[in-house]
Amino acid sequence: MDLAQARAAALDAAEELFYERGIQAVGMDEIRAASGLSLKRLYGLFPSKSALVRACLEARDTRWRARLAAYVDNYPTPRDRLLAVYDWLHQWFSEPGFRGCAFVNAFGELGAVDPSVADVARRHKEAFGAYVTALVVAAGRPEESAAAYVLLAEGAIVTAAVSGTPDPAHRAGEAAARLLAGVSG
Amino acid sequence: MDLAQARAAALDAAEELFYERGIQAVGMDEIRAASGLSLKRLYGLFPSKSALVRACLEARDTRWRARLAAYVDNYPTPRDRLLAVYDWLHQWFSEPGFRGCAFVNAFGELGAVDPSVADVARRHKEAFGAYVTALVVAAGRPEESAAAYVLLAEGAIVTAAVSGTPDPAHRAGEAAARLLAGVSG
DNA sequence: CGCGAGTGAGAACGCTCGTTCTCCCCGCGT
DNA sequence: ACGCGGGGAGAACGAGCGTTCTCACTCGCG
Repeated sequence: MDLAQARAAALDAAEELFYERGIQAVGMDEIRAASGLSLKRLYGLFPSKSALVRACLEARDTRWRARLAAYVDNYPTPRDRLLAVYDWLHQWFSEPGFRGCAFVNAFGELGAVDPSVADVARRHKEAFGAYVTALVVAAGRPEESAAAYVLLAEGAIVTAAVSGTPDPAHRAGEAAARLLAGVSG
Repeated sequence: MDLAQARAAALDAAEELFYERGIQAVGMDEIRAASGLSLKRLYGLFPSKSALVRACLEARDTRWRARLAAYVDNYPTPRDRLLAVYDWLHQWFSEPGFRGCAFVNAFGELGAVDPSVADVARRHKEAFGAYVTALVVAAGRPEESAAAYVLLAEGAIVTAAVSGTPDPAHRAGEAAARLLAGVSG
């Protein structure tokens, strides 16, 4: 098994376990078992668990945002593209094993103790915010109003995770539509 | 030192440490040192760390919601009372050591592994949601629109924590005001 | 004054974890 | 055929955890 394959196996196994059960709750030995790699190889690829965690989060960031963008790109009009974000969230929330935002979870668990984890989480949220802001501007709305759409999405993620239902995505989408239309409710 | 005093000391010390550094990152011995109690006394008050965690979260829930309600009660009109929520959030975010919602953090860290923690978090969010919903209804808005105000608040909490600035509270408050007014932006 | 119940300090225990080390085997070059 | 370097399996190590135990002490009561 070559280097890139091994790296991918390690990241896939670790990411899934970390997300499913929390980072501190899964040991390196379990990642070894799930990835099919030896402990020695694992430590050859990543010098420490902390480095592996960082790499997992970075991989997840690019994959997550690519999936969102791919979904949004199916919609032609700027308005629909912005609202499609909330549809995609609903799809995400409905996936089995959904357990909230991995970055928020990692931040809560390790942010105080490992600043590099807090950094990755902050960068992910900045990137998501910038993406939504671009959609808002493309829809002809002022950039200053973009925060509202971001906050609705973030609130939906947290609420869906804790409550265990995908419904907040629709509530957020409705609120976003009301804001876009400028109609009271 | 009597029982109630000891219980309060334990809860105060544990809550602060758990919030500041994460739950798994602080050991029982550190709680013993910070509370001034002996390990034996600590285990006499709470049968396990998990029970102490639960008790901390429950104490925090009532205190947190009481602080919010006390602030909101300074405002006379229903509209101002609803918007006061976001002012209070800004105050909270500005406190030194603010590190997001303790319940979300605990959910991310332990929710998958300790269902009782997930339950406490869910109940806290339900109670907060019910409170905001009551404010929305009192302001003469339809109950179905309440989710938007809750999601804005939840999004502000997460975003303020990860970004490290209290600003999202104002952005959420502005969006809430726009929704209330029904004016586009 | 004497005694026993309860307390505090902290050692002890059993376990788990991250990380490293040992040992063995396999495949390759000559 | 034969050594040898690298990789796999897993033992080993040191630290830290939650929890319990020991033991000396104190304080209230007869």
